[in-house]
Amino acid sequence: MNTAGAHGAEKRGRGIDRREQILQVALQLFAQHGMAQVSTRQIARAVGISQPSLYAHFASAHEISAELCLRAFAGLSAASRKVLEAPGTARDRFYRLGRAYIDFGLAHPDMYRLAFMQEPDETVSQLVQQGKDPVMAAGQGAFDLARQALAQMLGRTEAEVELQAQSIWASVHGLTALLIARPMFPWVDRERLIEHHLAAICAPYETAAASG
Amino acid sequence: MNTAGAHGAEKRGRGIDRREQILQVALQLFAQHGMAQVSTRQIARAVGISQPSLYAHFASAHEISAELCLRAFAGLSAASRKVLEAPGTARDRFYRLGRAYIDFGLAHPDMYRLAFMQEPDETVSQLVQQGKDPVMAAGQGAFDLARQALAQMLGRTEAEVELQAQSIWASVHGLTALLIARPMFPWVDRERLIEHHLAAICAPYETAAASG
DNA sequence: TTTGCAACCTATCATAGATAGCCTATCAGG
DNA sequence: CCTGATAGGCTATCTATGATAGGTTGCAAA
Repeated sequence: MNTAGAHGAEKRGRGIDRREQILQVALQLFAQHGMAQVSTRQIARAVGISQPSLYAHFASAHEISAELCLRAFAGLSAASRKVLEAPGTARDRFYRLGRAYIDFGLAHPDMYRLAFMQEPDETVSQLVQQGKDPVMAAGQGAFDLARQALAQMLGRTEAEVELQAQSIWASVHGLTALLIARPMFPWVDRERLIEHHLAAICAPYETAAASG
Repeated sequence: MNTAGAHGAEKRGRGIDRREQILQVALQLFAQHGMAQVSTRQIARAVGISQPSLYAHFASAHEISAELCLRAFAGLSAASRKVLEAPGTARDRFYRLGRAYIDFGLAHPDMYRLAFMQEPDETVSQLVQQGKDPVMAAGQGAFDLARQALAQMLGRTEAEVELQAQSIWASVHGLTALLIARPMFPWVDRERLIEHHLAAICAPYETAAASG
């Protein structure tokens, strides 16, 4: 399973990557009950160690979530790059990028929430300002990819691209966030809504090359 | 100030509307330190009573936030109605409605967060399903107003209106929510961003009457 | 006066994340 | 084969949270 430090010994946790095990267990518990409902004691019990022992592997409860969040967003980045390198018109690639973004948010609601919906003060405080928080880095990275894609598609001045990129990001985020935060709202068919939303966002760029 | 039970006596809190006083104090503390950072003990201390005494006036800590949220959204509804009744083209009224919505969110970030960004499970659970939660009612009410405005502007089939209303709401929410959740992000000039965002949303409807 | 009750109190609970200090199995060096 | 260092773990405990239990006070109406 793990290629790291498996030297054969197993007693007392040696040989198994405890940190990795904790992350896996936490991920499963988060998916099952929702991140906010899972306590460090639950995680520790599921792992089979005491609650304070978690702090030998992580500096804080938040660090566990942050690490998982970072990994999840790495997956989004990989998927995004694949989309951007795939064949198709610039508009289609951009459309699929938006689609991948929304799908990611809906597939990892807790991670998306942590990255873009929670106030940084709740989770970290100094780290954010220092730019050292992995969650922030993950979120920023995801946006940067989208901005690059838009820049390629438009080829306009930097300032204009930044403005439009932020506006488009807001629109895509809006649907993702609302579907996550208000799943019980009487939404129209989700698939139709997403398709319409992305189409509306892409609409101004259907003939972008000609109009600009 | 209050028309309720002010009989003249003041000792032991009689004569002053404690519930109202708690709400005012809580509102100020929320504005000062952020809702998540304010505890029931802080509120009680600021009011001058013990922490358990709060429960004589509110069933839970959430009820305090919910009441304040309800009042804030009542303000949004009033402002929205004013916009809708004001003169101007349908497009302009719709634009100003979006503007009022965003401005409201930025002016009352905690209330907006409570209504649209927090997961209902965190705050209430059964209440939501029963439709009795004032926060949910407030949020729903705000959206309903916008939907009506769009219906007036478009005059299309109900299903189409619902689809477009939800998509537009998502876009407007997206910018509001991101500006609230990530104030430190390197945004372009906020005013320019909001104007551009609303313009982009309204763009398809500039010649709506002709194209439909 | 006496009764009733609303408002308030202190004491306490359960749970959260987090820290302190001790114990022990393993491993490296003599 | 012993010995010391240490990584990993433990129990006990701390502070803070929202919330409950049950007693006390003082006004007001009967």
